Amino acid sequence: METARQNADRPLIILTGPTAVGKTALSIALAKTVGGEIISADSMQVYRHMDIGSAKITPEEMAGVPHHLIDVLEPIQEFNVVVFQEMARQAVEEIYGRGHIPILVGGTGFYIQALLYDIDFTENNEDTTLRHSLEELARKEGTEVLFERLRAVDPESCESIHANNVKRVIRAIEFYEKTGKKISSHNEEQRQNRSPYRFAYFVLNDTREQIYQRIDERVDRMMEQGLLEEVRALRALGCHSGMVSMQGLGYKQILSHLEGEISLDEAVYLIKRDTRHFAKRQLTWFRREKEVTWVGKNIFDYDSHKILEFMQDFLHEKEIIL
RNA sequence: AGGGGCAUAGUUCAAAGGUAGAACAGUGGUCUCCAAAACCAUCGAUGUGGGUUCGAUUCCUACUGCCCCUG
Repeated sequence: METARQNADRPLIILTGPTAVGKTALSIALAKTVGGEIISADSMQVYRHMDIGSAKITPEEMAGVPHHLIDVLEPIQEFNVVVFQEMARQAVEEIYGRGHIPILVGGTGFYIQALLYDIDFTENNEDTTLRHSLEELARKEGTEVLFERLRAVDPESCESIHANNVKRVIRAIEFYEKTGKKISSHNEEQRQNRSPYRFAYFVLNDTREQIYQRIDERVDRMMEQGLLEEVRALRALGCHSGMVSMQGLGYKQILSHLEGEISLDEAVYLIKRDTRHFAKRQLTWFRREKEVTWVGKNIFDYDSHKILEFMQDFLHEKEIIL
């Protein structure tokens, strides 16, 4: 179908899909067959001490395949798409240096996009004072006032951002204040980006019922494995709900329980529900991505050999691996 | 078996003799530095059969199902 745009000489394999679909297991088999190293595109597995709730791959499961961006930050540290992009780029270079192929594995579509299309986020935003004052403005005067402030400098953005979406409205205003340019036009430019990679973007998928069932089972397993204790230990280390790391599914709800706000049963129910919602949002994201290769487990009769074979054939056909 | 109560959306609850509301779930979408975040939109119901009435989902009645009490 396409091919013309994949003329870059840097091979990259992406393996993603909704949470709990089975990416991890497949990624190891894939890495072994193509001689690759794995870069995690996961906003929670970067954190140390957060193993159970983030469904982090264990050293044994890695089976000798090198992994990057796992266990590299403390839960107090901030992680965001820009940090991810920097770290991932560096890992990619290292992997090429060893003559290997980088395999990006994880469920955060936004992070994948940032690396794959080399999105430009630079505009060095060290201080967050403006951001905080805008948050306060929204709180005191209402979201409409904030929205009108955006309209004054970047009316185009008002067309695509909903007034209630305070985070984005603030980001758009901030962008204008710091760069003098409209974020709407900046985004428009970035959308034209061609990927510098010769890539395959696999999205592992399954029926909705299967995914939801696997989520429920996985959450129950996490509880058996001691998620409660894990979060209790993090709390003892000083972790609180204000941290980025503690917004992770499982952590947020258990923390709320430990604060005495909800019962344990409620917490478990909420983890399951919120994880389902998350999986749904992930799928919405991947549907929107253009150059994606869907891999339905149900289509391949849940046979991992068939799936792997399909992926290998695809990689050869597109000359991503030779 | 006898007495009583309840039947409204997938679930928990509203309301009304004349357009049956909500929350949660479900579904679709937005996304270019908080993304496991934030936000938007949307589908969907009066158990079954009679009767009263201009009109019943509401009132009456039979049936069915569930719950409670008695034995």
